[in-house]
Amino acid sequence: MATIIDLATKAGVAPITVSRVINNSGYVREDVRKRVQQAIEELDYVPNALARGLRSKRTFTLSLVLTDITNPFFTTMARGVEDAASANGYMLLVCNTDEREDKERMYLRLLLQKRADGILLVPSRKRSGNADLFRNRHTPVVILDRRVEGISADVVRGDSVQGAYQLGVLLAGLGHKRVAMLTGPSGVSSSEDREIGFRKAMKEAGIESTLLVYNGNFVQESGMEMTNKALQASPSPTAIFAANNFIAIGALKALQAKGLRVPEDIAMVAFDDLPESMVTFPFLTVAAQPAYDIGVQGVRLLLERLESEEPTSFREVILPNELIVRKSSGGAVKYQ
Amino acid sequence: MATIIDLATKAGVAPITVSRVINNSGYVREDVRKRVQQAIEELDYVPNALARGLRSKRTFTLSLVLTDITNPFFTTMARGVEDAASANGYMLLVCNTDEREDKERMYLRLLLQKRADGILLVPSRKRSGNADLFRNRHTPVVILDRRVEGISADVVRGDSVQGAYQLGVLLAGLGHKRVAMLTGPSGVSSSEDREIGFRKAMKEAGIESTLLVYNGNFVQESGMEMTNKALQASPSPTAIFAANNFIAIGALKALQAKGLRVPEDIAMVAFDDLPESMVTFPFLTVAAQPAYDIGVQGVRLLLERLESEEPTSFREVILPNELIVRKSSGGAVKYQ
DNA sequence: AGGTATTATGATAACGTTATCATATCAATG
DNA sequence: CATTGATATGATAACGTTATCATAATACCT
Repeated sequence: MATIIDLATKAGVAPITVSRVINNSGYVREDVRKRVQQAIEELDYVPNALARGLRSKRTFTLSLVLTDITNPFFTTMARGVEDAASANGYMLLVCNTDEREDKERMYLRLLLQKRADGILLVPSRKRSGNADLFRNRHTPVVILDRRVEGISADVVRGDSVQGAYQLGVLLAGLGHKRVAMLTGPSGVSSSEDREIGFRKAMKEAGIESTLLVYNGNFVQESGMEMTNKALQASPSPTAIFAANNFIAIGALKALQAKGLRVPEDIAMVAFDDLPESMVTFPFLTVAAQPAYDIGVQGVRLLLERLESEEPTSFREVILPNELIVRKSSGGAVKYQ
Repeated sequence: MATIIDLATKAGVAPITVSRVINNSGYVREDVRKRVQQAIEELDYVPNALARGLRSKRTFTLSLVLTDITNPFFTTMARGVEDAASANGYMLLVCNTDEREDKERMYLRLLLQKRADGILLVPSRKRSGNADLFRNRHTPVVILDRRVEGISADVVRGDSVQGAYQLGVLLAGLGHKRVAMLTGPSGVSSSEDREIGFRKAMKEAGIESTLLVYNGNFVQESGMEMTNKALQASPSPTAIFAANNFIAIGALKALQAKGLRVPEDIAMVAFDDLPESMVTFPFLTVAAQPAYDIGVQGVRLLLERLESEEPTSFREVILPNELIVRKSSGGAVKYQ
């Protein structure tokens, strides 16, 4: 493969002059630039980003570490990250941790090796056991979607407390007295924040004492299990709050299996919307997070930190959710 | 940041010996290995993958160029790619082309610069205008999901002809005589193959003459538009074949807007299934592609090519689809 | 004309690692 | 004991680029 030296020979200049043409930096006379550019064409030259990165200490690569790209929320977020990165000339490395701290650690190590200019991380745990990896290193990190302890970084996330609170207020306003809350994993901030927000709404409505709480995970099976448990309670709940999209879908499946209709027999609200393009008949009342925008803002913060040499203080961007009321929350509860 | 030379100094050996310890290559005495490893720990050493790649000509990075990661089919495929890559010690660069050849070209150029060891490509067009990028270069390419002309590469894809054919046979067997086919973009092999397969089934059933064909794109809006046009035909079709998941969802929405029920008023079959975890009530009769496996097999072929030095002949892996019959295709047609 | 700033180009070294070749030690073999 | 093969370590150069410093040529000013 042709190198900058081949070009230099061909164009009759020094390698550094070729470098100037490629990078559009420094002074180059017009006719020299033409000659070099012609050499580039003729030799079908492709710059070696490894050598560039090694010398210049910039790789123009960002990396995204998330739990699972097949979760539509993260898919959309990832697309936002990729678009924003690409628009600024950066490429994107993507890694799935499956909420496992060991996988997260493995990936973060590799990313440090690759000298990615920055890392966008959806941390697997609130108390990260991997915070040490970033100490004494200058790779900036932006935390997405969740809070985390111990890592000095900018944060971009949706307002889980507020979103869950709104859903709780909605249910209370409809007259529900016995509500079941299906949570995600403890130790994950988004899950805990949703619990906090929803609980607050229940408390304000004076129905916290009858709140049924089930702890699970952000997956469908967990949603089914928690729902089946909730239905065994007596008296059984008249409404369900699911802490994310997968739990919600699991819950709906469990309800259907039992022959229960939503919202006629039991109402339902959930966190996370599904993309419009993926759903035939939008049905769930949800707190929709601005997934795409979380990704875009994350890249913005990261690049700003990369540009400015002086260490600016860390920022926390909390984006509001959108309450979308659809069929699943039903009308006012008539019987009690 | 500590380098291999710092480690060497600390451990009292030559840099190359440190390299041997890190790469677990060559001979190193046990006590020396220990000393080096201790130095690694103490200095919190992270190898520089740029320098490694520059010298060794291997980056342990693969790249995935697809049209849009927010399409669940590609999301699943991407996950398959990432898992397989990761299992073999490779990281993954991901790029979205939005079916645009110019974006595709821009990304492929960048990937060549980054010296990714291999590229997995979902080509935007059947006749690729970017084939020239790979000539005289040794970066191996695997084409996923589609056929493409001009690029010498392994191919992994689902059997679009067969899948569409099966769906056509199904509809014909149910007694439909007037069927509408909503296709994807012309010039994209998966779309064209589906048209071929479906047409074949129509022909064999002797109902090709009444087949209504609408050409569109793999997006929801296109599905809605084509459906609205199809409904204006007289007599109107009794069944619809949608060439992908987004078209299908658009079609369902258009039908719903017109107050038509599926399958009672009109039957429907489609290509691509939606992940079980994302759908509350699976309803569409589909030809489901093994998306995850397409990704895994793609990486397998790519790595095999990387391992073997001799140029082996290119392979085409065509994975079968699964016909999943659900409600939307309805029972036998009673009226005509 | 002399001095200063701007434009233009290059020489050299360095980024951090590993490929290649060379050499030294040691144990085993007949 | 000389020979061989395995074990162990290192010196040197190279991968392809750019940071840094130096120098030359030209334009601009008084």
